[in-house]
Parts: sequence; structure tokens; C-alpha cells
Amino acid sequence: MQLHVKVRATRLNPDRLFSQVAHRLAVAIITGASPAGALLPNEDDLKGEISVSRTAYREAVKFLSGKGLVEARPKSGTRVAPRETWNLLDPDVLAWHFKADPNEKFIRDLFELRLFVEPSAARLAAQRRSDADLRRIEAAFRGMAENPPYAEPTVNADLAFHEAIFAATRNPPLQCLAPAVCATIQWSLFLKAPDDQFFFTASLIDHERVLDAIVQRDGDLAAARMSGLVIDSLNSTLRLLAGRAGADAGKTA
Amino acid sequence: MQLHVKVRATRLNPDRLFSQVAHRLAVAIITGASPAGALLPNEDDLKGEISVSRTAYREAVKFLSGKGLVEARPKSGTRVAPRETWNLLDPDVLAWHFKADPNEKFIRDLFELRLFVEPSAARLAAQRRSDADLRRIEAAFRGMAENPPYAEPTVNADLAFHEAIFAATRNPPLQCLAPAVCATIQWSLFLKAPDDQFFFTASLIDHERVLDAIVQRDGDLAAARMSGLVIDSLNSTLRLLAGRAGADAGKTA
DNA sequence: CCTGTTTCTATCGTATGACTTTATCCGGGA
DNA sequence: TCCCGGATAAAGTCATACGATAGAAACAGG
Repeated sequence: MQLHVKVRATRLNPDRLFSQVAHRLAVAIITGASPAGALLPNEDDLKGEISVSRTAYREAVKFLSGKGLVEARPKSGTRVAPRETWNLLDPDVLAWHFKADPNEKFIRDLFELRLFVEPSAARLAAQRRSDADLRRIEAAFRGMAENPPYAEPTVNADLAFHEAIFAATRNPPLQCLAPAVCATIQWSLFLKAPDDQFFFTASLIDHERVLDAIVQRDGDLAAARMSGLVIDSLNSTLRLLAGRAGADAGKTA
Repeated sequence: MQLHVKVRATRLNPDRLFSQVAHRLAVAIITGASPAGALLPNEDDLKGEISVSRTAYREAVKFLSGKGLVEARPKSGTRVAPRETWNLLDPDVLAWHFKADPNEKFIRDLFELRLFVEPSAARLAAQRRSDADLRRIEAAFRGMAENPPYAEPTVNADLAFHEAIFAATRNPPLQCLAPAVCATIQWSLFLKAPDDQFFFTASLIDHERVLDAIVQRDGDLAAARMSGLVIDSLNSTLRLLAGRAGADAGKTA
């Protein structure tokens, strides 16, 4: 599952050394390879484990501690923080989750969040959108419709569609949820990609209906249609997850 | 406005040097003293500006870059990132905002977010709560009822009430919004503190009604009542903000 | 034998200086 | 005008040293 989630994680140059270290540690933490409370490699030992200087290692730890993944205390060492303190909505943390092949529960939880947030966002977007906002949303929709299903430009257009709606809400804190939503969408599209056009055309219609409501500035309608969109997406995703689980079980049996 | 928001910002030892530096930089960024695109002091010059070693300074910058506040690039320098990339829902970023006396728009946006999220959270809590969850929520409510209005234990109990509801949803990503909600509440309570008991008793009744719905496991009722609670809280907060703005205008005039 | 205190030590925190890498700027040449 | 390449400035990385602190172990007293 080496999906490269490109959803605007920190534009942190990925070939920086400390960045790679942070990534390695983060994935180990999130997969559970380093369970909560586990000590990270001692700052001095790491010559053997990963050959990197203390400086780079410490900066990686600082980066992760800002996201609540680790806690460093003098003498007792740097430990993996309990999951409750992780900032699961942080774009990087989310990206690492998807890199680690998230379980079904996590996907369901994220869709649940989408279901709470996106309809409301669509309502606000319908009420508050400027003409420029609308153009952006329409352009994204065209990008979805005019490109081959599940191709990269199509996926990007889908993400842009949802992000543009968040942008139109004019509510910056709310907009901070866009990365979480987009990561969820990207993951579900990745699952659906191998499939036929069935899901795609259904989804396209859902999107068009939302767009239409926003054009009309009808907030309630936009919210209702966005609910439908999210629910449809969740259902098809769950169906695929179930199929995959069955296939995996069959493989291992 | 030196409100000390204690809502579980990172348990980062506040007397660590790099932590102080991060704090100073963050507040300067969030207040707008360092506008987007502004260069942070050069890593070599800072001997003069703040007397701190490059190491500590760099770790502070890494910490902030993880929250999207700054972007560092070789040659061009470390710059304040545009606001769209800030992780406004990060507990630390939120705490810094409140330290910098947030404007009314920001408060409204946060309440809007509460209004989208908390009723849904209350619905889930009513449906999924364990007995332990319920005990926790009830204990928090008692803490609100049995302590003097706007005293510290009362405020903490209020925060605990809302946090316990999020915990009962069993949805970790959703729970990540709890700090944002709590910070908002804390700020609004801080505003109300000087006032009489009027708001407090009204709020207490709102909370009791929510609790009652959760006891009954009635999701729709819990959601509706939580909506009422948030709206009441928003209205009283806005009234106080308006009053304060008027008072300020009067002072400066 | 248990408990409280002291000392010891491992580990993080901070400082410093040197060197490397990278991106921008600028000037020369096609 | 455009492209290329070197100069350059800033961040990135490394090695080393020392300070501070919280556990652990040793020790003293009951």
C-alpha cells in the first residue's frame, strides 16, 4: 500500500535528512511498530541504528513532538505518546496513516467526520461564495468530467472540488479540515481505481448536483446533496474494503 | 489579554529554551507583527536579536514548521507562511491565537465550527456511550453545578464536560477537534467571568438538558439540545464582545 | 528488613564552530 | 533576448563539549 498521498502535506523538502528521519519514525509509530510508551532510539546509539547526526535526529523529534506523536523528557528518554494526544487531523499525520495502510475503523471514522462537516461546509459555500469561488468549483468539476476516470488529473480535480468548497466558506478554521477530507477522498479513490466506471459516473452525478445547488445559492439543498455524496462514497468504499478483506482472507487461507 | 489557555497544549516543558523561542516567534507571527512572507531573523544574526544558540533556534523553527507557521528554504531564508497553511486547529496554534487576543471574526468562525461538530458529537455520544463515559460526563456536570460560577474548577468542569462527550463518540479523528472546542469555550468563559450569574445559570440548564438526552441515549435529542447550547453560548459571547468593543471605542475616544 | 536520603550516572538540553548543500542572483556568452 | 554557469548567502548537517536533571543505585538510619 505505497499510496503517495500528495494532499498538501507540509511542503517540507522530502529529501532533507531530518525529514526522512521524521518520516521513518512517524510510520513506525503509526503502524504500531513502536507502541505507545516505547522509547525511541537513544540519541547517542543512533549511530548504529540510523546513521545520522544528533542534530538531524533531534530536529526530527521536535517536528514530531509538535504533532503530539512523541514526548521527550530529560533522562527518561523520548517516548511514543499515547494515541489520544496525536493530532490526527494534521496533514502529515494523516499522510503517514495512509502510508501505513489504515484499517477500516479509521476510514469509517474519517467518513463520519466528513459527513458532519462537509454538508455544513457546502451550505456555507452556497450562501457565501463569490463568483471567483464558483468559477473555481466549476473548473474543478469540469476537470473531473473531462478526464478519464481515476486518472491523476481527475483525482486532483476531485480534491480541488472539495477544497474549493471549503475555501468558499470563508471560515479558516473550518478550512483546516480540508486536508483531512481530501486525504480520505484520495484514499477511497485509490481503492476504487481498479474498478469499472460504475462508481465514477455515480459520483460525478453527485458532484454535479452539489455544484448545481451552489450555483443556485441554495444552502439547504447543497447540504442535503453533499450528504448524499458523502454517503454514496462511504458505501462504495466500504463495499470495496469488504471485498478486499475477503480477497485477503482468501489469499491467506 | 493574557489569558492562559491551559487546554492541553503540548505538554512541552515550557521552561525549555527552544520552547520559549517558539512561543515568542509564534505570537509574533499570529498577531501579525511578522506578516506572511516576512523573513525571520537570520540564523547567524540572532546573537544580537535574541541571545540564543543556533541549535535552540533551529529546533523552535522546526517545531513551528510542523504546524505550518513558517517555511524554511536555503538561501532565501526562513519566512512566515501564508495563513492558509497554518494548522489553526492545532492546540498550540489555537492557544497562541487566544494569547494574541483573537478578533471577533475568528471567534465567530470557531463557534460556527462548534455548531457543525458538537451536535453531531453529542448524537454519537448518546448512541455509543459506555457507562463509564456517562459517569465521566455526569461528574463533569456536577463539577459545574457545585462550584462557584466562573471559578477555575467550574471552568475546568465545563471543558471536561465537552471533552468527555467527544471521548464518548469513539471517533479519534473527531476527538481531535475537542481542543479547538475547549479553547473556544475557555475564551468565552473568560469574557463572561466578570458578569453576573445570568449567563451561568442559563448555560447550566443547557448543559443539564444535553446530559439528560445522553442519559436517555436519545441521539437526535442530544444533537438538538447541543445546538441550543452552542447557539446560546455564541449569542452571549457576541453580546459581550460587542460590549467590549463599545467600551474600547469609548476608552480610545 | 524496610524506608528515606544521598550520590551517581545516563540522557536530554544547549552551545559552538566547521563544513556541505541548495537555491537565488547576476553576469557573460550565444 | 535567452540560456548557462559561477558566486554567494542562507539553511542543512556534523562533531564535540558541557550543563542540567531525573531516575537508579548505593547507603544510612530506624
